[in-house]
Amino acid sequence: MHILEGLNPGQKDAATTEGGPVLVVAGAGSGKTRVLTVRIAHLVENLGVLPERILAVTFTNKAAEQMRKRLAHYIGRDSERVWLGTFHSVGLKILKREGYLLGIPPEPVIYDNEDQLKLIKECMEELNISERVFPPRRLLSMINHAKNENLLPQDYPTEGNPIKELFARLYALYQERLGHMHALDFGDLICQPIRLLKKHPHILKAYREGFLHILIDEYQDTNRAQHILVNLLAGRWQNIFAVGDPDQSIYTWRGADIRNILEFEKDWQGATIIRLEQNYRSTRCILAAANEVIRNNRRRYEKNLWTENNEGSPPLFFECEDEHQEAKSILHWTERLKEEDPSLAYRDVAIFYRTNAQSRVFEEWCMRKNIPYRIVGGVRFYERREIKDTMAYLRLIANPRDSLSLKRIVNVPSRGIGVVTIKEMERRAKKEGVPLYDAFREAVANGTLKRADQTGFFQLIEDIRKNLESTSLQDVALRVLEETGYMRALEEEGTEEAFSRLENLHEFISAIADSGATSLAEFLEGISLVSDVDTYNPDEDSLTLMTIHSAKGLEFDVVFIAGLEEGLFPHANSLNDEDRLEEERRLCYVAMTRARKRLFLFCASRRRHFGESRYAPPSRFVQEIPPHLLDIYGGKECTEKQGVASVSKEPWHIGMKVVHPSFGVGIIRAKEGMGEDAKLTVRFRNGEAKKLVVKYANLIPVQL
DNA sequence: GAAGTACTCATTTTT
DNA sequence: TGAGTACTTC
Repeated sequence: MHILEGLNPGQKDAATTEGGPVLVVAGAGSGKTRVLTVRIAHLVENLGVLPERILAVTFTNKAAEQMRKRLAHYIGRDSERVWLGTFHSVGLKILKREGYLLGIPPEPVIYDNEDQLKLIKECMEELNISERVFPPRRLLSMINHAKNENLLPQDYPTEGNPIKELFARLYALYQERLGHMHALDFGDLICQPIRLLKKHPHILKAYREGFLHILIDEYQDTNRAQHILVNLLAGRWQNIFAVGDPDQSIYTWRGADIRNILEFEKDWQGATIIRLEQNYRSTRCILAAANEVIRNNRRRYEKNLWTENNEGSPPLFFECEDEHQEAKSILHWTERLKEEDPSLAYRDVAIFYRTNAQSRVFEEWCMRKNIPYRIVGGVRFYERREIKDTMAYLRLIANPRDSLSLKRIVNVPSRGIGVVTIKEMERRAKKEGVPLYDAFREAVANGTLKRADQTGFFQLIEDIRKNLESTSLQDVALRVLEETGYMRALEEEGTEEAFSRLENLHEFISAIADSGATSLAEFLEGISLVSDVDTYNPDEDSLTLMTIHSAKGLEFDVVFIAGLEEGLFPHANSLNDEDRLEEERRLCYVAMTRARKRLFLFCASRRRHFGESRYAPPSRFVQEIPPHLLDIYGGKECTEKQGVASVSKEPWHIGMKVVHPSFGVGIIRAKEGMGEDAKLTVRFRNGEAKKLVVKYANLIPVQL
């Protein structure tokens, strides 16, 4: 039973409970990933369950990868046989095996949001829907929402509402066009397997019988469709094991349905509920502060996370003048902490923010101060224009029906095929009922297109396709980039930006080599399911900048949360909606509980928004932390050089360190009055708080 | 057909 | 603020 060694009783219980549905409500840092891994190992090793009869679903590819690694530690090569992945990758795997029953090709293209949006715009044009009246982005989110709810066009309830009817028509056209292009979007990776299983009972039976145990991580962030899929698959054996924390549900905007976890007992009669409430990650102070914040949520499973860890020091709160000072101050503190504790590395420190736009200032200051940093999220590598262009070439080569990709690059670099030509070809394609690519080839064949650069493009694509089997993936990409003149065009541009694009292309080509993929289709599929967090490498020694959403599941010794202002965090769009506000609070809770040793909270009184200055008071979340759990720092002097002048008139601030001749070192906790007459409440090292009048107390400020 | 300019508009979070 | 679009000009 060495597998179970070192687990606490609750964890052991969770890892070994047999027979029927189990819900583990696992607080932040309570070791849920460990429990999940150990449970699988226990099933295989101690109970003799065949690894391929276990399905384990995680939230990111990274988590899946990590789990597989840890699993290998316990059960060796058997770990490779476990069905382990994200919902999307599992869905795709099922579709690749059985999708032919729905007319889905064995190697579909996966469209991301940008592709989806383009397709939607095309459909809108065809249906004469004005982009003014219906913003395409809204329709995109409506389609995604529908799929999150497992509503395909044929099931979409229009309720006689003309707007909904119009949407349903658009949705149907969108879906039809996806089919023509042999493409699937993310939502399809869940919805189509459901459709498949419902339509073909013998397939459903095979999977249900097959999966003896189903384990799901981050259950609080599953959506309705995923919930339906799980219920279908777990229907036979009812061995569903879900792990989650309702307090960390931060994806309801993306369709995550918190009811999935809150109503688990209703869904699965006789479910065992296990709570893991001991936190192994954070200091007592940090945990207490986080608990204080989250307890302000009304809709919640009562739970109290505790720890045996050290008390640590309370979170520090800084109010800065603006976002630049915020960034400088955070970097300054990072350096200070590193000096204090030389074992602390950049990789142990993270800066979290609510919106990606906030990252720019941090990036700027990291560069100026020569601090190594990495930004997770934002404009992802695979979403850069040059990468997407190259991908479009590769996709077209793999799948000539992908008209969207064709249109993306047919004139990149420019080769005299503009909108007019494309429109004409589309007309012909539609008339003949063939893919756009075929219409183009026909035009080349019959001489409608005869300019050398125009025909050359199609000859090149054809030639590469013909030799695909005998060419390495890298060489395919290289040929495309060289022979289309794509790289040359960038070289000729000669700007800094073009240079960086070239660099990215080189990086992309080595990524192809490193991918280990054996076919173009395999490579493309791999890329379309990776997120940025997946490529996050914790060994690299640099400061991590990321949104709180990306930080889920990670932990750092030192965490800075920036931008804690009303209107930014909580975000303005949530201020008038209790449910959304609670989600913001959960987000804050997630952020705070990422910290192991030190937590810093920052806000800026003034912040440039879109070119305009905006003033906002500190976030309500900061105020929800009681004073004894928060060190408030009068922020203006938080960088040594800047700002000193602005505060020199008033030397005493809350949060400031002082020395008293008889009581020693203390921190100012409260202040009444100004200057010499100010009455300060100072908490000293021994824990005692004293009220002192500046004039008589002989206090000495401690320089930072 | 391409390039350049003026204009608008939105910006939460992403598998 | 800057990205993306619509319109104008060559």
